[in-house]
Amino acid sequence: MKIYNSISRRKEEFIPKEPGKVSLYVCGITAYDYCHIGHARAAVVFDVLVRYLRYAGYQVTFVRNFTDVDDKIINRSREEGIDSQAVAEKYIQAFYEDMDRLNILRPDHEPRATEHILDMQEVIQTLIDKGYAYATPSGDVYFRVRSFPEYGRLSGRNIEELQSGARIEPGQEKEDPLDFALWKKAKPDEPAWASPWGQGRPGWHIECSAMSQRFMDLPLDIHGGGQDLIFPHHENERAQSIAASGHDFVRYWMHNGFVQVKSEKMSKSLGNFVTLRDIYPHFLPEVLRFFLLSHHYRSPLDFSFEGLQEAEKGLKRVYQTKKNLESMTASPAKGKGQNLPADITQEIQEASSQWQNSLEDDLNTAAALGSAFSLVRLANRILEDKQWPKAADAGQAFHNILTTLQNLGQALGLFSQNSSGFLHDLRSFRAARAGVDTSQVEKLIAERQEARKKKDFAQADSIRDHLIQLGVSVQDTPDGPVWDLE
RNA sequence: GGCGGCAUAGCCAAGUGGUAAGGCAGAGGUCUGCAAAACCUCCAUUCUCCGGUUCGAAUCCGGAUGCCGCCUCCA
Repeated sequence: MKIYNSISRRKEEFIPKEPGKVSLYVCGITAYDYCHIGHARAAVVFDVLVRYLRYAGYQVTFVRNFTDVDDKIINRSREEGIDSQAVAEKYIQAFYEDMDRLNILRPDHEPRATEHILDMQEVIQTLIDKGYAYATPSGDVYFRVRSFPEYGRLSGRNIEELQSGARIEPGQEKEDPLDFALWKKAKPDEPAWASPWGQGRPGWHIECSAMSQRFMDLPLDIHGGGQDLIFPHHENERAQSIAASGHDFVRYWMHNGFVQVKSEKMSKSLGNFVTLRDIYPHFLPEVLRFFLLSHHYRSPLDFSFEGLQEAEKGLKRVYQTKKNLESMTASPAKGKGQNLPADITQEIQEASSQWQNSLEDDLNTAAALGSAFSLVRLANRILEDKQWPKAADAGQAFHNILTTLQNLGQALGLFSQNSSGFLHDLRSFRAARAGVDTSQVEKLIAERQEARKKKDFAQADSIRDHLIQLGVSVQDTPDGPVWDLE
């Protein structure tokens, strides 16, 4: 497998430290608000990475943290009038609800910062002992950036450039403006822990350094997160971990691109962020997942509801075909000795292996979805033909296509729901979005059936026109009328 | 200002040296009493522009233009 490594700025062959095993650490959320689509993208990208690595036979240890002590959480606790642990707990639970619906697998370990204060203090003490950090008289501890010669390598910056932008805030006792906090002395009414340097709380960067090495041996095979984390968070993590451990920290750095709205970054200050809870009432979570995976993970992704609607149509098509294939394989036709045309069989073969090549190439999920549609098209070509469904090897072809869709879907976390159930849910969502009253539709359809029984086609057609005006189309099938949104 | 990324059909999007995947929309068709749905077929001689390297470039190099990100908390 090839992975784009942020630190070398190119695709590299992925070779884990230990054959067959992968250690993966991804920066999780700071639990102070509901998740937006950007969080969803990061979660989905690394979820697919884990799923695919496991599919490919690796034994993956996946750790993702929760930051549950932080300025933003403290501010939120004042706003909401509850203590900061309660704030964190509330948004961690919300995170689970939102991410479970997106079919995100739970990591193997999900440490919370407050559970590892002692681990952090241990790393900080080591850094002090080795001369990479210092405590100030008032009880802060800072990392001495200039003591770490490689500082800036991950983010492609040099110390002199950074120097020009850095400032010492009033009241800080840094030796150098570049130095960053490992431990912050307690302020009144803030959560605080006892430490060798007095009451205080950890800085943000140290928690990932402490928790990653608590659960996995250094160097980690893969460390992931959003692109904005490269500087300063990952740069600082790297400096801390290498300085403290004496080992390399991470072999492959992976960073996902941003979700944007109208080509601008989604952010609180621009007021253009969209939470998962804004989307879920209108679109099925799997539609969002499909939308996110239809773009390469490193590219910026422009979010729009129009884009979601397109994704919905594509996903519907896959499920529709899957459903048809399932009913076909449930009661297979007897083969009549004749085989499918060789080119069809060959195309199925090709598409069946192609998706894996795509994911092997730096997790190209968009290309993998292309393979899924190739299979869909092939399946439909056979299904719609007069003779082919009866071919001797048709059953085998259907089976191959379904199995591939299943495997590909397993790696992407898609297409795994019951087809009929999905299509039914989808129709309900689309009806709600169009403001269509489902019970009224059912009633009109019943009336129309009544009219048709009486051969009153004029009346039946008039009801159908009415339904069309509501945005509903009716199909008359051998099993009775079936409706859907226009 | 410093560093980095991106520019592919009406829209979305893959493609890192060998002659443009896929999706949506659109057009034709199959099916159908008529419809609808579903399905099939078609749909970029060309990849922002200008140079260069090469037998060959969307892909590599140089330049221009435009958009975006990071440099402060951020997935």
